[in-house]
Amino acid sequence: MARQSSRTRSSDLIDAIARSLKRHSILSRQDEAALEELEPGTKSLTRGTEFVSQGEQPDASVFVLRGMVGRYHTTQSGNRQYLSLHIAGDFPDLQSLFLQEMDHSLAALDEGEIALIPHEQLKALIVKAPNVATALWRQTLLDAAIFRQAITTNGALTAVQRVAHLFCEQYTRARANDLAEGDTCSLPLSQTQIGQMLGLSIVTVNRALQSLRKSGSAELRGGKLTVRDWSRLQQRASFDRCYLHIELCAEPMATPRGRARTPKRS
Amino acid sequence: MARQSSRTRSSDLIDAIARSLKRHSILSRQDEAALEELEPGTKSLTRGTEFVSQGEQPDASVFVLRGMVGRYHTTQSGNRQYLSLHIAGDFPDLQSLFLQEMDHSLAALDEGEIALIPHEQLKALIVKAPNVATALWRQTLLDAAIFRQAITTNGALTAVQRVAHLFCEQYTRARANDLAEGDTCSLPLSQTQIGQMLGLSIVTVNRALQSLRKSGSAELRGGKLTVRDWSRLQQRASFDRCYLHIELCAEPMATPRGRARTPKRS
DNA sequence: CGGCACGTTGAAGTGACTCAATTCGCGTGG
DNA sequence: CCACGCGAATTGAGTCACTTCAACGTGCCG
Repeated sequence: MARQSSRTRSSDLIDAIARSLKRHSILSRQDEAALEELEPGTKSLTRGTEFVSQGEQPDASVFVLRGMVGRYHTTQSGNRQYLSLHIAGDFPDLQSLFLQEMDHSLAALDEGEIALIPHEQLKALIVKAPNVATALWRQTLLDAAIFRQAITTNGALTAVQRVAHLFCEQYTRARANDLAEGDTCSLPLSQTQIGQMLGLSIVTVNRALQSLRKSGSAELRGGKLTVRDWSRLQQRASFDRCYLHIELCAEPMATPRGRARTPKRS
Repeated sequence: MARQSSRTRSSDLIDAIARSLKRHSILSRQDEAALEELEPGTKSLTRGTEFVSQGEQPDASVFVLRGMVGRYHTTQSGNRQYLSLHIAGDFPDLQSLFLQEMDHSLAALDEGEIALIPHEQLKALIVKAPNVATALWRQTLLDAAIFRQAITTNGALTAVQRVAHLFCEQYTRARANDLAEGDTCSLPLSQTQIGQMLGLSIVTVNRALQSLRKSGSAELRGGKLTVRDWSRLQQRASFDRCYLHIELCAEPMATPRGRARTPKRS
């Protein structure tokens, strides 16, 4: 948990955090000043590293700087069920700020880097900067909306639909976080992991991927997702991005309504 | 949205809200005083009434006083996917405080009554009483933990396990909210609705219920769930209540650690 | 008494699972 | 440079849990 002291490096990091919050919330100059006082540590992760475990009581929350992070339950039979994926700009673990014990684990799905923000600093920040507090709260609500969608996806869609839906969600989120390159974004999951995410066997995942590839909708190769035909993909998935609440969600106390950001599609 | 003016009635209502928050969070005398200033409206609901709809932008949040409330997505094909169930003492809709547009709907599953707390009052309260703010935030995090578990339940369990798990969760939550009577609690769902909750057909639900009934684990009759053999039920469900975080979760700024409440089992 | 919603049952169909073998991609060491 | 090993992807075949379809039973209310 090496604390990062380099002046420039640390302010880059805080910029990244501020930018992330400003995607959905409006921060005042005072809020941004309060953010400056954070002193997050950073940590590099290799693919597969579990850095928060079910049952633990972390004393810091995580912000993803680079790479992809997965949350998962470990079932009594030892199987893994992925719950959500997180990319650079996400806070995958704000819940540990207010719930003592982790009910799931977090691991890097890729080589990456995270920032660790001590809970005491976050709690101080929340008192000092109420707009940051609501922005972080909102962040946890956005996560919850994604969880709810996963319930529906896993409960009501066929195998191909589920895979297509996962692709739509990841690609849309990547674009919203400025991480997509044209029709491509990073998705470093094995077919086994996709299965553990969607409640499918590896064989079924494989056939679903082939179906999407052969129909020219999208393909996954070498950890990169390429969207070949967005509207077809979206259609096969019954994807409706409203649950992602990508538009600016809310204003601070008494401020003119924000312009809705509508990121262009491929 | 009739505002409730009767003095005594209104203070009962605020007591209920305070009691609910104090199940997991510690409130100071000032916090409780701030709560007193809420002026919630109340609303009676008949079975089936949808009172918040997907796409709306509510200006009040809901607190359940009596009865059961269900959240659900309506899929593009018109099907319903239930996401969570809420009982007296729950806040099923805090997310609308910070996310403009509803991505799901809420309906009464039973005859019941709700309180409606205007968002402006909640936002004022949050500024004035920081412990209430974190308590409400924590409440939304508890909801999210239940959503996550639903992903795993629907993704990794068989039909009988899913129904058993639903029973375990509802019974445990009912006990935690002082709503169980011995080995019985209210669960006013039709078999169709259970199917829409767990991603199963009505036929499969029916057979799963029979299996649980015949093995003497639990039975559902006339909207009442009766647990016949808790340890067997729990076992069939692979239920582990840790995700419900029923123990007191956290203290206000610098206060001795709370005693963990461990509700006895049947 | 009739209608209706809900629950129950049987039987046939199917999407996804398991099992098992083969292939591919790629790094490693001889 | 090639043989080898290993994890991941692919393919085929048989099985099973759950679905769909369809009929019938039951309790309640007008």
